[in-house]
Amino acid sequence: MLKLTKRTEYGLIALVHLADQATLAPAGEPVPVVSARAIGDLFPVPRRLLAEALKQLQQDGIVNSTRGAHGGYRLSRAATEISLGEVISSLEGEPSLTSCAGLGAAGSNHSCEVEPVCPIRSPLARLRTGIWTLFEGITLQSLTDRAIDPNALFAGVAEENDGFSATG
Amino acid sequence: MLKLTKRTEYGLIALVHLADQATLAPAGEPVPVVSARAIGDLFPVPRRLLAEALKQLQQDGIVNSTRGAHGGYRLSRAATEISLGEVISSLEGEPSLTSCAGLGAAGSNHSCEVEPVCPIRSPLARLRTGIWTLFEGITLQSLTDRAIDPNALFAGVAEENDGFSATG
DNA sequence: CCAATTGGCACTAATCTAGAGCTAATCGAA
DNA sequence: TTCGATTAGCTCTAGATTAGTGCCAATTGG
Repeated sequence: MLKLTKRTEYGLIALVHLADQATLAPAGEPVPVVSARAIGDLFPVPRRLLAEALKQLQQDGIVNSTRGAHGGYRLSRAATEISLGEVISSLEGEPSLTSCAGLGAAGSNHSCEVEPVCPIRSPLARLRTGIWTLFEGITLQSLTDRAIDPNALFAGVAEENDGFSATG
Repeated sequence: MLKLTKRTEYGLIALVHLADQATLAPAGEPVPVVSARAIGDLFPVPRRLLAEALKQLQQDGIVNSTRGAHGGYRLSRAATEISLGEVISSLEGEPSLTSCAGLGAAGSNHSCEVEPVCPIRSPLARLRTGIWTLFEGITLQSLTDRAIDPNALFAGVAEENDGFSATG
């Protein structure tokens, strides 16, 4: 199915909340730390899965974590510097769209039997890149804005993307 | 996972092949009929699943089927008149992206507990629409072209979409 | 009648998802 | 030091989804 996992939803909810909190903080100061428990109290989502999502986001450098009492999470960067693509890549892996194609379309070393004659690999690879570019062009900040201009979501889509530096 | 199902892959392979065959036919004549067996002989994909995908496409009016000996499938329309969105919608349902949101964002009658406070529903609903619009703007014909201009894939993305007429 | 084909139903096995349980490590405060 | 709150890591289970197969009916042409 072409659907995000719950983990990704929960992670996005947490990130949007963290972005909100960061906005409220005075500039110059480090953004406030919010615990998974606090987020779980605000939104009716299972705390454990919320914590798992946040842990994953921490491992991929999207949030910083502080352990111990009064610990929690905060965005590692400004919300304008975090792309939806980066978040989705962290929480559910790179969207491959088809089973055969990893993102490295050039040095494909996988075992797709169809490849030599597959009539859709190349077109779908580009489509995949297109969706990915769409995600890359959407910042966490733009998700935070409640009343969003739909066209703003597509900024960057028409531009070519030559790498996925946010992932590795 | 943000991935198409095998059924969709197989269906797309079949459709691209059917589009190729239709291109070879002289204009004015009905396009040739290709059996699932023939497609299964060309591409190393399970025939049964190929047939299932084609059956689904038939039920949604994307291909026409002929039963009996020398039966098979052919595109119901020109490849330029079949959108990728229509195909994906047929083969794996409307891409909902999040678990809560059906496409009818207005009269949402579902049971998402997060909804009253969900900070991502509205933005992701627009993102979903964006992806859908992306799919709608890609024709089967453009998938058939082997060397495709990446930017061509994004035609129609920046335009607003007020309906999903291709689906029903 | 016979062979080829689509159409429909049920079934199994593998994979993925959602969620919970448990424990260790870390930190602040009493 | 002791204790509570928190993140971090691991395993486990149940459910849903996906991939694939089997079987047979209906249709069509020879």
